[in-house]
Amino acid sequence: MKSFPLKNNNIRLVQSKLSCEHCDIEHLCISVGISDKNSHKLNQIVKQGESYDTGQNIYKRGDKFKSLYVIQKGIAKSETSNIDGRPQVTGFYFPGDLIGIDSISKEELPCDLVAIEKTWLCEIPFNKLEKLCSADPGLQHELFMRMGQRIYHDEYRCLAVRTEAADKRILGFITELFYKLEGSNYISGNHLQLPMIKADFSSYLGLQPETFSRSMKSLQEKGYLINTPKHIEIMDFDRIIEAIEN
Amino acid sequence: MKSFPLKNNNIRLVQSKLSCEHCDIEHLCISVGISDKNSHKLNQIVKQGESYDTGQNIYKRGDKFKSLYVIQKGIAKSETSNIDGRPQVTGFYFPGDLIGIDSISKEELPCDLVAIEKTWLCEIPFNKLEKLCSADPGLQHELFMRMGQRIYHDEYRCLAVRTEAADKRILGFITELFYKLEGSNYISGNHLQLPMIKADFSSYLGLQPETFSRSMKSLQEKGYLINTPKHIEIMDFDRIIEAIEN
DNA sequence: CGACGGGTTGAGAGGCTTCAACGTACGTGG
DNA sequence: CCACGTACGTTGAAGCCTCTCAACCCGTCG
Repeated sequence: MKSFPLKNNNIRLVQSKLSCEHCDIEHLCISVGISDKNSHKLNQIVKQGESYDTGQNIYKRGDKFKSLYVIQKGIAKSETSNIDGRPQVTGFYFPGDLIGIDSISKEELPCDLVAIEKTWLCEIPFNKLEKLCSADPGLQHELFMRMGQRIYHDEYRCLAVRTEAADKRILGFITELFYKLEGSNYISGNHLQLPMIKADFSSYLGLQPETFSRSMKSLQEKGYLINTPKHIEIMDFDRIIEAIEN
Repeated sequence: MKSFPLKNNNIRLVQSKLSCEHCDIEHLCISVGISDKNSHKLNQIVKQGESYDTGQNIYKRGDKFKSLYVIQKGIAKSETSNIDGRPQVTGFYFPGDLIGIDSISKEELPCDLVAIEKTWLCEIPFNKLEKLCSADPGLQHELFMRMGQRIYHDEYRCLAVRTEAADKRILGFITELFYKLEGSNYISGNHLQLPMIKADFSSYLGLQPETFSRSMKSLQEKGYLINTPKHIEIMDFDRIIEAIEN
């Protein structure tokens, strides 16, 4: 947990139905790489500002893969099931995150995507995006970077999940959330408003809800944080970083 | 373990220092996507047939990221260490596999790459590859597909490692090896010659060598396979698939 | 109020890890 | 050719962490 590959800054509110040129998360979106002259072309192929309510499926496993998505506002989770058929959260997506790059080599989407609060997102048809990438080296570069970050992040997480104990996984993910949500209204000072329910939080870390609950209690007793139903307050970041690394 | 995203076929021996147009693993390489007229351009930017002995480092963590690699012949592993500093195998690479895509968003390489037998590989400078991708939609598409496959594969593996018991992880990975090495001289019938030592095999699956050893013994007693120091013989594929899924 | 979903707590079981010792294969050097 | 060292793998015993199952709590909402 030494680095946080997907660090985001200054996530702000957005109005829906904005063009790419005027979108508030512009600096987080894949459009950061694009040349000015191609920016309007991206705008043409993107379907902006579709909104989904809490709990609503954005897509379901088995649906045909056609598009990538970028979250403008809101938060989503991806969910699949393990071999036994029990549901497992495989990822969380925040404003600016690129969704669907795990699926671009597949005919059918391998997981469900669910809005965990009111969420707006842009849909980018992948075949059109590929064509635009061919015409715009900056956009192509941005996409390669995003995919590279994701691969690194996934492998890093895989390593953590298979080698670190529950406490370290939890502290590591909380720290990652603080980085990712820095500047958003989920964070104020050392105070994090949890966007997901704790069952999803624990599932993502490969833990049972009971184990998660007990670990949080233990972390609170050790003075690392204060755990309330919908918030986490960090008592001492330095001690947490130290605990993760030792 | 229902699907094996990186299934390879017909891995054959290659002579080193072959041009891309005549390389024996051509059908496994990223060059499958490229147009005929650009094939020689790829050949120009690729440094072919560098060879490494067993145990030799191809690169080390901390080295500057510059290139992707494709294995022509041989097998390599990537290795890093977890937070405690204990070494962990993060991946195995076989002929045709694209190495380094986890690092393209990073200045420094995050892991070591080690040849686990005499290995030949091609080096592809990434900045030149990006330029060629801009000029060749087929090559760009192939790279997107490869990266997408990798993301899917990593997430799938992450899910398996965090939710499946040792036996299932082992059976799943053995099955994956049979698919990946199909047609190579590592496989004859139900007989797999293990390319990696068992310590690396178990590390990759997030298991201790002792746990791995005991699981293999148990799997042998149950009649799934026969475990010898350097080989694994499968007794009944159908029963194994069934065991993985139940 | 009662139902429901989410979260917590307790007890017990089980799987994996840890540590230590032992086996075995292989290569090197005498 | 054998002795020895080293690396890899196996076995045993003990402990711990996480899971499982069950019960209970609590806030929300119809």
